[in-house]
Formats: sequence, C-alpha cells, structure tokens
Amino acid sequence: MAEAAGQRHYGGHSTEQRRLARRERLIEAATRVYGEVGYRNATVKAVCEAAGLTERYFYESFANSEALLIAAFDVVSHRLIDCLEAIRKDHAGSTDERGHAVLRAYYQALKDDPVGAQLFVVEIARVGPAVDEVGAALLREFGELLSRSLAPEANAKLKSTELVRAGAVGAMIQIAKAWIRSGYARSVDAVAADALKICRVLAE
Amino acid sequence: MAEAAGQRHYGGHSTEQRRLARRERLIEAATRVYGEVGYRNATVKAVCEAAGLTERYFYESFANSEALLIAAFDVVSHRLIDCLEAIRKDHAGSTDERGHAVLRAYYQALKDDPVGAQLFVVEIARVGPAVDEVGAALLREFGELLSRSLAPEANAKLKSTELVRAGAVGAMIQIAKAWIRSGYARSVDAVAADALKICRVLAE
DNA sequence: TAATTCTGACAATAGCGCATGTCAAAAGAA
DNA sequence: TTCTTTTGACATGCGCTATTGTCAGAATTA
Repeated sequence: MAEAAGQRHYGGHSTEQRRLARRERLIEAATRVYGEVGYRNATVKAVCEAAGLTERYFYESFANSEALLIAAFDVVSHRLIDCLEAIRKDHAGSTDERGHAVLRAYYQALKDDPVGAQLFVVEIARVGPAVDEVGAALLREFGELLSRSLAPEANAKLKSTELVRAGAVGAMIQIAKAWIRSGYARSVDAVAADALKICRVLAE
Repeated sequence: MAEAAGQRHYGGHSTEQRRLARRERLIEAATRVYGEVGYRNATVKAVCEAAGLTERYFYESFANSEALLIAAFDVVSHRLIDCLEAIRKDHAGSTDERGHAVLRAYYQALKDDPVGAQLFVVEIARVGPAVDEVGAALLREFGELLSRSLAPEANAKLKSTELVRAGAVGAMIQIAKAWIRSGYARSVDAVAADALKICRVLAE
C-alpha cells in the first residue's frame, strides 16, 4: 500500500504549494468581495467564483466563512501596519511631524484602496465575538504604533494608559468612517491634521 | 356594511392603544434579547417570546427585524442623551468639570445597564448600511453634546470641525468597548478622566 | 500507453428563519 | 344569549445558504 504518496507535482508545484496558492487566491478574492457587497451579503459561492475556484477548495483551506474573513483581515491589516511602521521608523523630523506622516499614510492608504478600507474599517465590526478578539488585538497594535509615533523618545516606555490609546485609535477610525461616508470630501492632509489634534494626547 | 367600526375596547384600551402597548413591549424585549445574545443571533421568534407576544404582533408594528432594531436603538440612545443633556445643563462648575461630569454619567450609565450598553455600543455596528445612517446621525448628536459640554461659552458657535467631533465620539466609544471587554476593570471616574483627556481637544 | 491523481462543474442534502395563514377559544358588544 | 372582534398557538410555504457528495475528464507520472 503505497500511502505516503498522494504527492504529485502539477504545473511544477507540490500539493501543498498548490493548496497555499488557492488559499491566497481565496483571501485576495474575499477582500474584494467583502469590501464590495459587505461580509454579510457575501456568500461562499460568490467568493469562490471571484477566486475562480469551486467550493470544494474553500473547505480545503477554511473551516467556515468566518475563518476566511479573519484571514483576509489579518493579511490586509498587517500589510497596512507594516507600511506605517516603516514610515514611522524612517521619519527624521519632529515627533509631531512624524505623527502627521503616519496618520497621513493611513488615510492615504484608505483612499487608495477603498475596497480594502471598507473591509478594514467597516465590515470587520459586523461579524461577531470571535472576530472582535482579532480586531481588538489589532487595535492594540495600532495603538502602540501610534504611541511610538508620537512619543518624544522613540524607545521610551509607553506613557499613556491602555484606555487612552484605545481612545486614540477609536478616534482615528471614527474619523475614517466619517470621511469615507462623506465620499472623501476633504483632503488627506486636512483629515490627518484633524486626527493628529486628537492623537497628540499620546505625546503627553 | 358597518366598516368604520373595527374599534372595540379591550381592558379599557382602544385598538390603537393596545397596538402601541404591544409595540413598546416588543422594543423593551428587543433591547434585552439583542443585548444578551446579539442582534445577529436573535430571531424574531425569540424577541416575541421575550415580549410574551406572537409573531403576528411583530409584523403588526414593524416591517422587519431591522426596523425593530432601529426603534430600540432610538429609544435607548435618546434616553441616554436626554440624561446627559440634563446633566450638562444643570452643571455649575468649570467647563472641565462639566465635561468630566457628562462623561462620568455616560460610563456610569453603561455600567448600570450592561445589556443596554451592549446594544448601544456594540450591536449597533453589526447590522448594515440602513442602520449606519441612524447610527451616524446619533453620533453627530453625541458629538454636539460633547462639544457643548466642553466649549468655554455655552452657546458659542461650535469650534471644532465635524471630523474632530466625530473623532472624539469615536474615542469615547472605543474606550467604552475596551472597558466593557475588560469586565469594567477600572473605576468609572478613572475611565471618564481618560476619556476627558481626549475630549479636551473640543475645548480649544 | 496505462494508471493514478487532481480538478471543475454540478447535484443533493439539510437546516434555518422570515413571513403569512389557519383556527379555535376568549373577551367584549348588542 | 348570540354575534363579532381580538387574541394566542400553531403550521405552512418559501427562499436562501452552507456543506458534502458524485463523476467524468484533464493533467501527470511511469
């Protein structure tokens, strides 16, 4: 019984490589579909079609549609965080300028990718407790990033309390929601400046 | 054909009075059920049972379950706003003290009524575009209330921009979420003080 | 070429919840 | 009392979606 087999290369890729490729295609399609029609209206079928795959491959990589949402959210948000972190690290100016640069990059990213923004800012809140955990953890990361951006000394211990940081992140996101709702009426710089007014509290 | 009739008093109440009474029972039951199991998991059936009514009476007063959520949200939130507005109006101290008093009342209310808080703070975001409109309008009211509370002159023109007010409200709510998630770990005063740090931006 | 593994299209099942309909019994009116 | 309105319990239809299963054909290996 040749069992350990089950391995065959297709298109030059192993079974696992093919599975991961399909997984990525699903995640990519999911961010698009969720951002467009909303998570609650998106069916598994629709996501699979958008990915050019059938439902069978969905259940190959994800237990259910919530798991896919979490995965997609994770990918999108960490891509964003990494980008902001790079900006923070490389910025040479004053803390205030640095804070503005990071916030500006955040809002610019939302404007550049409205679909991802919709997913990141709006849809994620729509799901349920399981996702709230993921979301809360991410917001903490965001808060720490903001705090580092605005703290006078880069490596100093974080000064503000957890709740204040949470508040700053909440403000940032609520501003994003209002801005998105307005159809991106004001300029990125103006929005970032307003957000900075609030986030300066982290510098004290 | 005696048609204009259809009116008969039961228990000393007219048809319309009875209908309104049922409507209120449904709203009251809905705040409870939605707050407990979450809007998405709450079925029409469950709400009706909690109200001691059958589904028929649900559709007598509401087109669908979203309409009930909106109605419930409206009742709960305006009850809260009215309360905060009264505190703001009657407060004699400095603007800073007044701001603290209003915020304190807000968080105290959430702590006193965890079920309503869950509905007000968390569940409302879970629904969909139609409700977002209602939510956004209410958040604006909240922002104006906050702005009035913290503005040096009571009747002065609102100074901060719409986005900054939105941010302040977002911060207030995000702080509430984090606080609720922590199981109300810190004292109401401490939470209000943290929120005030951020909301002071409205006073400038 | 022959055998095996992988793939995509589609069918079938099962479950859930909304919305509406039926019906007998209770409550008031005449 | 007799008739009408209202009520509550229950049932039914309907649509929608997740999830599993089937199967023939394409791709790859030996």
